[in-house]
Amino acid sequence: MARERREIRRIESAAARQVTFSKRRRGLFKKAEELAVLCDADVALVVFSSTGKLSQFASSRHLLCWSSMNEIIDKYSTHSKNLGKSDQQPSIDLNVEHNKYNSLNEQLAESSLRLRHMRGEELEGLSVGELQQMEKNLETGLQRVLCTKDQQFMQQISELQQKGTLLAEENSRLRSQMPQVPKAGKMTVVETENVATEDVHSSESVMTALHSGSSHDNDDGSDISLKLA
Amino acid sequence: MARERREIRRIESAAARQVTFSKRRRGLFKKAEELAVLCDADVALVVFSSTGKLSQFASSRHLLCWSSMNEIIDKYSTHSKNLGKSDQQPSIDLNVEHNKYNSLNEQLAESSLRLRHMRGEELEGLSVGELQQMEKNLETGLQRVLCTKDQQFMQQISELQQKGTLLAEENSRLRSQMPQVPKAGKMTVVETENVATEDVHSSESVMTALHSGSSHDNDDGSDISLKLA
DNA sequence: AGCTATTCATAACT
DNA sequence: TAGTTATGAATAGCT
Repeated sequence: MARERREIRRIESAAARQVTFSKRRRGLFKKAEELAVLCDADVALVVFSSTGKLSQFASSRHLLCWSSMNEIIDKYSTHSKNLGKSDQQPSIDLNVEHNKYNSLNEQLAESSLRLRHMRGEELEGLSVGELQQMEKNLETGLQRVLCTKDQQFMQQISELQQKGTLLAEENSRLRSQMPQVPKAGKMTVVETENVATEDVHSSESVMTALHSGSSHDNDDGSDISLKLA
Repeated sequence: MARERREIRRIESAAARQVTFSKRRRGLFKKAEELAVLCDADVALVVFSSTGKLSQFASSRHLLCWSSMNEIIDKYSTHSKNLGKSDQQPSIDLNVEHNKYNSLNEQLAESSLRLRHMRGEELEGLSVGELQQMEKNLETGLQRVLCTKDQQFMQQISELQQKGTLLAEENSRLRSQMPQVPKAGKMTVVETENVATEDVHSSESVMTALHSGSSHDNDDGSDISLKLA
């Protein structure tokens, strides 16, 4: 709806999310009120921001929002109850809980079925259209997973490069303080510096180079490591 | 917001009100969902039309709307209570139910989180190892879905070919009983027979050929069709 | 229900 | 945080 279309996905930046939240919440409330007025409808709207802050709207015949809100919620509760059972009332609250419980069971069953479908199980009953949708979802998911994995790899490599640079500097300093170090020591320093400055083509090369170029892996207080299991 | 601006006042015509209600309600729900997704907010929306019909929306980490709705309303009630009244005393039975409910809720939360992960969402906190596992699962799932889809395609094609053969035979029989049929009829038979015997390269060609080769689509009792939507 | 001419909401900018 | 604007969406009045 603006300079560019925005995909409807969680906004990662907290700041941008907050800005969008304010703007869209205002728009949503406006639309809710317009619907209520134009169509003479009862509308109740409750919004909790991601930071837990509450906003609410209720179409009000009354003067106070919360009064209408409670009224509409009561109406909603009554409506929900009437759908499930006959008008006994041993404990209305218990019935509500029971409905919730059964519904949760159904949701859990559905959710795990979907998961199994995503894992390629129990596909027999699905239509071609459903299969095509699944294919699309799986491809999207796979792409996103690959993308995230690459980012993490690159971040870890970057951290390792930084660590390598620090170690190389420390190594250099130590060597300058110990004039009796034999000539073989120079090779390791050169290798380490290469890793820290040249472009990286595979994580294995970084790990190998770092490992051979440093004897301080465990005593420098750093907790950076590659866990690939 | 269209051909002409409409003043925000109650629409007098019941018919027009109903139409506008349907259109705007859809828009409002869409906006509500977008706000929930984009800004990671909890949104609950209850609408009663002027005829008393209920519609509802609740942003759902879960799969069914009304559970989230109750959850958000509970949250709202709690929020309200903290401002005004002291806590009511729930019965012990309610507490027992509540525990079950919470347990199921946790399972459901976990299940739907996994589902979102499979869809490539909320991957930020995952380790490289977890991402690699997901990648493997997604690739496996995708392969299985593709395999199942191909099987279904082939089955449908096979059924269509069988049907085509039967229709060609019937066509042949009918033609032999009607010596006055002009020569143009021969083409359709030839086309149909080709479909039934040669390798198939696209489903469209099958459908087109069958359709042009048969005038019995609706009176042979078969319910085979390609649904690709 | 579907179709446009319009108005409205808002994403990316300051 | 608030204001501006180019652009995508929603929708009022029709059919």
